[in-house]
Amino acid sequence: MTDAPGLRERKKRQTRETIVREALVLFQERGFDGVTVADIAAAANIAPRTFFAYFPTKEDVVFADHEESLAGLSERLRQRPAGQTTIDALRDWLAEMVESHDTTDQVEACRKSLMRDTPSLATQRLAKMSEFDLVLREGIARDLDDAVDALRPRLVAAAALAALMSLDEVHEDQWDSLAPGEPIKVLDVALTFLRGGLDALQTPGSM
Amino acid sequence: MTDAPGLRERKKRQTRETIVREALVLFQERGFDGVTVADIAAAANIAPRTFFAYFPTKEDVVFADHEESLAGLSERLRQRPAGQTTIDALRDWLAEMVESHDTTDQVEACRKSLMRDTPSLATQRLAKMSEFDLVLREGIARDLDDAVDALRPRLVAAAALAALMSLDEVHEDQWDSLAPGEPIKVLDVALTFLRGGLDALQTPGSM
DNA sequence: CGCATTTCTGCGGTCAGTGCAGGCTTGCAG
DNA sequence: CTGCAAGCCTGCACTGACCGCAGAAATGCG
Repeated sequence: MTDAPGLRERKKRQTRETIVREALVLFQERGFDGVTVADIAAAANIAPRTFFAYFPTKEDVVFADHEESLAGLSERLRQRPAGQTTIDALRDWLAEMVESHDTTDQVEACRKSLMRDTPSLATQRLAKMSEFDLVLREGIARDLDDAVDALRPRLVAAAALAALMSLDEVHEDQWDSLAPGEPIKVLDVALTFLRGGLDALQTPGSM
Repeated sequence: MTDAPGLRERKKRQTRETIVREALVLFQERGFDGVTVADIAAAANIAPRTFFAYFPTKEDVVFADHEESLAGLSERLRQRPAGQTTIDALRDWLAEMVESHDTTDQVEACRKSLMRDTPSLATQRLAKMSEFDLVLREGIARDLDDAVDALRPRLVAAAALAALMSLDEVHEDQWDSLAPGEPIKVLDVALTFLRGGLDALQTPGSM
């Protein structure tokens, strides 16, 4: 697929990673607002102006992996087996995410602590999440044979996303003590909720 | 209750309203990004510096009524009749909102059009909505006798909020052609969904 | 090696947002 | 109606994010 990365692209990717790494270190030391773009640039050995060739805003550094993550889910939804629901595909995807949750762990924890005391980051997170919402809604709408703007896809996607965010907000301390399959159970509870809700909608008469 | 507003407060409220009015006019003319705080200040006959005594950010002008609106819902939830659910209280509150939906109509339409082509405003909206989410979750958690962080309140609040936002995003054209009780029906569908979902959770064994 | 393409960098500029200090208005007490 | 205290408005100076542009530098390729 991505054969022969080429020197140029390799360097670019490396620079990007350096920016993220150095930035997160600085953020943890002095807080998000205590670090300027100039500081990050200095730490990553690039010109301040160059920073903006890699990230549109300072906030985006914190969510550097979001685009890739979203693309991954999107791909997964597009290429899902014939009989599989969007929600089921989401479940599989999440399971994989949880599996490979070792190296990201530090970054994840850092992200969380930053969001706790930096409102603009919490807001940014919501914006990123809403992109997941859209992707999910599109899939769900197809599943239910509804319009993307319709109420049912909105309800289902919102609840699914709430489960995702719930997982995201589990306190770090708790993470380690969770059983291997535990995180998925959260989604499964949400799944049950969704199915129950949809059933109720298809069976009118309960008020 | 609020007897004797006092000259000072009256003036302040008036200034605030002037800022909002003039700002929205300018935004519609030249777009959100085409208007500077200095422009707004000039139009409202205040010093640029003074603008920030009224609104923390330029974005907040667009959501000037949010705080009041949130406080209204919050109050409503706190003072709801003994047997009433949080969701039911939300329903009542929404019904009232829809009733008095005449003067706000223009502002609402303006807000929507601005959010359509200004990403930062759409993001800001999400942030504001998340405050509603929190208030709802708190109420729902009490209803269900769950923790605020628990999954069920999250699921229910998220779905309720999705219904709210769905209402919010109905195209303007459609608004006028809606039957009087129509908007509430959206919430009622969501309500049915919620109840179905909760029932499913309380009756384990499906899936 | 030499050329085309892409990337990096510095410069200058715009604008949001903030702390501070001084001037003006309002509320209130005498 | 007068003076004083509290709160509001304003200008100033400043920080820092972000952008357009044009030239320098690196890279890919023939």
